[in-house]
Amino acid sequence: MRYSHQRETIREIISSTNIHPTADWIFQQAKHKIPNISLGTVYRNLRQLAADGAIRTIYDGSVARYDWNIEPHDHLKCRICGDIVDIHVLSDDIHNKVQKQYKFEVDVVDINIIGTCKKHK
Amino acid sequence: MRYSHQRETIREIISSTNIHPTADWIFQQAKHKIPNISLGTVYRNLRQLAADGAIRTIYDGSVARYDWNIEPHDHLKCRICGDIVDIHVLSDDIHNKVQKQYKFEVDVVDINIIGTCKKHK
DNA sequence: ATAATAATAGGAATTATTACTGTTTATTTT
DNA sequence: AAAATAAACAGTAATAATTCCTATTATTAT
Repeated sequence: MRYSHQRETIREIISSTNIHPTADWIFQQAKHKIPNISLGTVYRNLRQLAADGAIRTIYDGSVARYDWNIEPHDHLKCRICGDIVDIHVLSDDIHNKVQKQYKFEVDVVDINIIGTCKKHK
Repeated sequence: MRYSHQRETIREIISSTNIHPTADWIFQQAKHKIPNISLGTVYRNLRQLAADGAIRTIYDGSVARYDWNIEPHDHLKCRICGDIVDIHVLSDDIHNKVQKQYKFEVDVVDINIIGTCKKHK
């Protein structure tokens, strides 16, 4: 993969936040640094970075979000404020259990927990 | 919610399969029984049935799929054949753990496991 | 420095889904 | 049983997220 200024900028934007941004949010930020960057460029690079394992794609309903954290981890999503927080709930156990019990070769265990965070009491 | 022939047909189609169909698949099937049914009708009724708790909506990447099984359960998705199979991996433990550890009011624990099923060896 | 080609901007196309509108149909009221 | 009410409908237009296309630009190997 050849170097590109656009891709490095996109990578930096993702690395700088914990909000699990959408392609469009990344596009808006990128425009501050590269005013004539195009949305297609953002999508193409997100796809490449994800294929390369540099970032992780997560699906929030029908929108894709992007995460710089490529370590195995899970997500807590608040119904009210929409915030998505990284957590870790020992999915290794699930990984092993499923692998044996269902003879299923596990690649990813994707756990999303939806509810209300402590900010709303 | 007033009775409608279209909605009953849609409900029956979903109940008759384990493939976790998309709206479009349901639409194609429904046309066999009601030739001039419209796609909008399918989507509207799927939304209503889901809101009513009669079916469950699951997100497979960026497409919505529908499941007649409304008991809490998880999904195993095969990368190769695309099949989605219902399983149950004790998400109650996770529910309780997260509720205490993060003071997060849990509604749903959504577990999706992606890999290769035993058909492909 | 030049040639080869990966990446880009800008816009058109595609896909999944929702919204709109005039008509039909199930239910309620007379 | 007929008339009135409003939910649901078919057909179509609109929207949102994402991918594709093409002529141009930028990076890298020679």
